[in-house]
Amino acid sequence: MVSVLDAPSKTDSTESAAALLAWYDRHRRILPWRALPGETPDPYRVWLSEIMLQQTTVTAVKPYYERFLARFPTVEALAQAPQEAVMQAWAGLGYYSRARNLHACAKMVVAVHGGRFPAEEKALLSLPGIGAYTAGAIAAIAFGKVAVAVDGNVERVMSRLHAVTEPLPSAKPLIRELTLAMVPQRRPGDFAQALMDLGATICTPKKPACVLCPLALPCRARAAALAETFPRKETKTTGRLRRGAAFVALRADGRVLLRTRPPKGLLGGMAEVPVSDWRHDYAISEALRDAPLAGPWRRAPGTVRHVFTHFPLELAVFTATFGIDTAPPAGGRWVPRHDLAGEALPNVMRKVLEKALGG
DNA sequence: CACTCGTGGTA
DNA sequence: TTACCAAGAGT
Repeated sequence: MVSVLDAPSKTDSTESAAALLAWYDRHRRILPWRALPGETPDPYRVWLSEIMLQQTTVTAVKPYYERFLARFPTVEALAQAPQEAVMQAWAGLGYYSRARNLHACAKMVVAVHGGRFPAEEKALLSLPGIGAYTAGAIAAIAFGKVAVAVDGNVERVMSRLHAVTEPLPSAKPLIRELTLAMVPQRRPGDFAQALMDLGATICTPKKPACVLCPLALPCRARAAALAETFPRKETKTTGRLRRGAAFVALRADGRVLLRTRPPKGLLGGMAEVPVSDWRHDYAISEALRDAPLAGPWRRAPGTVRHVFTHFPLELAVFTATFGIDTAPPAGGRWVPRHDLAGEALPNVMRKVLEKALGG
């Protein structure tokens, strides 16, 4: 193994974990989904927050979490809700397969587990939307199991603590082992959250506050003055620009033509205005052949730009007005402008509607 | 295992 | 502006 200069001793791990927990007791973040000291964590809330927090910032999650919990207070309430209501509550948060899997998971917890989340990592892993990280997080935080939850924060903290030179993602198994070796028997849930808080507030990607770090002494990256250079990563490629056309059909009675995207894939199950294919060689000059209805289409000035994880997108927006007796094309529906806020519209579609209708 | 899957914030 | 990043999972 190229990665570790030398192995940590059991004593080092124990002392580091104790130092981290002592720091956590003083500096832990207060978060809506986090139980206060002495409180019993609610597995439903822990699970919901962990799903929302996947690749999503705490700031972005907070308002969604509060609204979602108010609307679906229990796993039973969520399981009984219509899919459309769940997607609507998630709209704008991104990664919509999470919402579909969340709903499926709630139904499974009710149907298979009697409405109680299983406490074992293995059983949690078998539920939709719960992978290695989330299974470990729920087992440790909600049920006090000795388990690790290795997310981006933990990868950063552990790769620095041990100066892991092997790049991610190939270093994942090693980092998982290093973390597991450090988990204390006593407070595994607090330990998991402490690692994440440390990564989020002290051991940050840029300019880590090593002076304030409870693990500064044993940290090998800091000893070499190389903390900022960890974790090492394989260079990634950015996708090519794709172009396409979006068609905002407005009916004289103030309704807008919407449709629902296929259940899987990009923006799966979300609402949209009719759009063309999105390709790097899309010819906007011939966009009208992709229009959902024949009509007096006019192109709005400029374009709508949006960046997905793996490609940037540039949409030409076309608008046209139709008579009040115009029937929707197959798969389409006329939605009153006033009701657009209640639709499961991803942000790229809100941008399109903003340009076409001016808010 | 490489790719797919959103969005908003920051340097 | 570009690039990177944020409590990853499914395929």
